[in-house]
Amino acid sequence: MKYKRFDDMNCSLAQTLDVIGERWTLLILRDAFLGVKRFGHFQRNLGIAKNILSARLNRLVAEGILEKRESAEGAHAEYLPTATGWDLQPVLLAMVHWGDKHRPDPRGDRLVFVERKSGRPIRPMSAVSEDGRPLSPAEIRTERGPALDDPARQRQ
Amino acid sequence: MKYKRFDDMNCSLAQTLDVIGERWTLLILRDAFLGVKRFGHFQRNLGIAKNILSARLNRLVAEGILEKRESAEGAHAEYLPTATGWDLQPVLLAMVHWGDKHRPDPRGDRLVFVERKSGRPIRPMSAVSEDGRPLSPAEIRTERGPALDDPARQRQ
DNA sequence: GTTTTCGGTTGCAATTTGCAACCTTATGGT
DNA sequence: ACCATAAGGTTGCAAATTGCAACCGAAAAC
Repeated sequence: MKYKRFDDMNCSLAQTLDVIGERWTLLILRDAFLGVKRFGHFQRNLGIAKNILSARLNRLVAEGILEKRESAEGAHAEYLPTATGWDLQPVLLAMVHWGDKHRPDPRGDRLVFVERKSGRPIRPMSAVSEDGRPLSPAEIRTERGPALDDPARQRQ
Repeated sequence: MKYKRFDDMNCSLAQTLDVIGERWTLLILRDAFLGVKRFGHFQRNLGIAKNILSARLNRLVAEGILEKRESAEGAHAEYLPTATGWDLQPVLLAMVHWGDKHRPDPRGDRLVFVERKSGRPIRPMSAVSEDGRPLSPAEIRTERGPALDDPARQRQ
């Protein structure tokens, strides 16, 4: 009896959760986005056990989210986000924004994301219409896509 | 020895993960967004064990993400997303988009999100500049916010 | 009046997590 | 050369979580 896998659910959310839903994975990815590259730095930053960190890094490499390579000096390995990994940035931004809003620190935001060129803060994450207007949850409708039209798999 | 909590990390991502990072939680929330309200419907939709579902629903209610109330007929309880819960929609949308892109179904997207008014698909989730331009990960810089200026807590 | 459904709770086994100890390969100091 | 230390892990074991199945009380169906 293994833990139930999510990736056979024919649901994009379940696919994603299957890859990044394990404990610690997103915190590791956050540090990678902030420039942390080495095993020991992840470990001390996060206070994670080494065997767990090892397992998570290997999984992230296997899933194509981090790339493992020898450092310039050749002494140690480095873990760097791939393009696929960077595509998860919106997930992290959305979670950080929720945490800032609903579980705030009294002293203010903990991390601020700014546009590199202008130095000005980005907008809070939100759905955006085709022509660029922010959309509230109530303005969005969910439809079944082509991959769900198999009646044998209908939900509800 | 309990599992290590994330919420003492002074990090908004950790705060959010502490609330919605447990197994099954986001899948339950997805179903709630799609209109599932009742215990048994969540259970059959997801194939989740009833004790786990019970624990997750109670936690989501305690955290203010779902609201539990008696149904109109009074017979059974209903779980409905609160405003705080709906604020997590961008997290789910971002994860669904990543799954669609990187773990696709050969037949196409599984769920499509459209603007209710126009019926047209929304943009993929992405960071957006102050004046509404989509920003790639490379165009974003992360700065320490006011809540991190305590030197005793510096990272790296 | 008996059965079925709903919404759970309880008990137990399998799996995952966390901690500490250990290991191997550099590197540093003397 | 010799010993100590650090980096980057792996291994073993105890504790926590998850999953499954059985059970339970109340209400609805038959």
